[in-house]
Amino acid sequence: MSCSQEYTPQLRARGYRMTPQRHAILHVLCHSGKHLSPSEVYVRAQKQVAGLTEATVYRTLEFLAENGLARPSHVGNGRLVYEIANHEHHHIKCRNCGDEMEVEHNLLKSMYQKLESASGYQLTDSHVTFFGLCPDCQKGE
Amino acid sequence: MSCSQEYTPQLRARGYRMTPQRHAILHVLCHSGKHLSPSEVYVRAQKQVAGLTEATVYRTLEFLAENGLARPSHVGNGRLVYEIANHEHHHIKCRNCGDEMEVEHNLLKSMYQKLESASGYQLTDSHVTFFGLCPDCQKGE
DNA sequence: TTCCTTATTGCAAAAAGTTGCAATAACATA
DNA sequence: TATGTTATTGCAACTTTTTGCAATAAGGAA
Ligand SMILES: [Mn+2]
Ligand SMILES: [Mn+2]
Ligand SMILES: [Zn+2]
Ligand SMILES: [Zn+2]
Repeated sequence: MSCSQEYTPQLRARGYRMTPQRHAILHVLCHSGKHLSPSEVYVRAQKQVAGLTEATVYRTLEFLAENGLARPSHVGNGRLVYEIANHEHHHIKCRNCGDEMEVEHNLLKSMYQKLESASGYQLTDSHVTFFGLCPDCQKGE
Repeated sequence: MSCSQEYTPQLRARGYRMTPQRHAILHVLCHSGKHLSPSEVYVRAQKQVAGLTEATVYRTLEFLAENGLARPSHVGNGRLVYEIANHEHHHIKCRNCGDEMEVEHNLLKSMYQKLESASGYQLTDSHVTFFGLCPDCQKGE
């Protein structure tokens, strides 16, 4: 409740509105430390907002991502998951066992700068998932 | 035809089979320099293999990706696209106008090594899309 | 408080992607 | 070349995600 309240002025400032649906979805994201699929968000948010629709959840998650309040992530199965945007990080995931670890953005910072100067682009997103083999699964290879 | 023929032994060696469907889909990927969506692949491959199913296209693209013959890519709309795996590269895409450019893997190589030593993971995939603002769209900001 | 504008939602239909299963056909073996 | 094994396909049902549109309600202004 409080967690999502702080986002209201951010939305207002951009001409958007705070709604019970957005409150509930932000609340769910805030209080889950991990990536959630749209249907996971739906199930949890539904308990706070009767009549909530899955279509609204999909649209809201996309909306929050566009406005920098949530981060989308491709975790490898082709489906999007989301999390609250509170700290910059990336992920490394094992192709074999699915094990996953976080990587500080700091580690990629110099590469981001190199990319920017080489391309002229100004990079905005920083939530990438890299794939590989974890230490354990390398042994089995 | 010839392009896809060369993949036959690779598949055989792993206990898989070359089929008209896989031929056609590999042919389509080989002769299109760009990322294709499953349905784009379907439309083109269908002309060579009557009766080809969309389900088969989805399964085949995933199969080719798992075996390193094709590269899947998340281009930002949440949908997967594919291309033939012939050279290592990445992409930078503009969040505003959609403009996209290729980036040599070389530019990220040292970062990949840093990631590997920091995490203990052995990175396998190298086909990442970074997002930002292109030079033109930065001016409009 | 009341009114007005329009951003947002729910609904329902459509599109995209996945899956179980029986029939088919690739290809190794003899 | 004929045979047997089983990887692969098509089909159809199902799940997930997207979209158009009319009804609703957030919140600025009076
Ligand atoms: Mn994350
Ligand atoms: Mn590519
Ligand atoms: Zn592993
Ligand atoms: Zn641009």
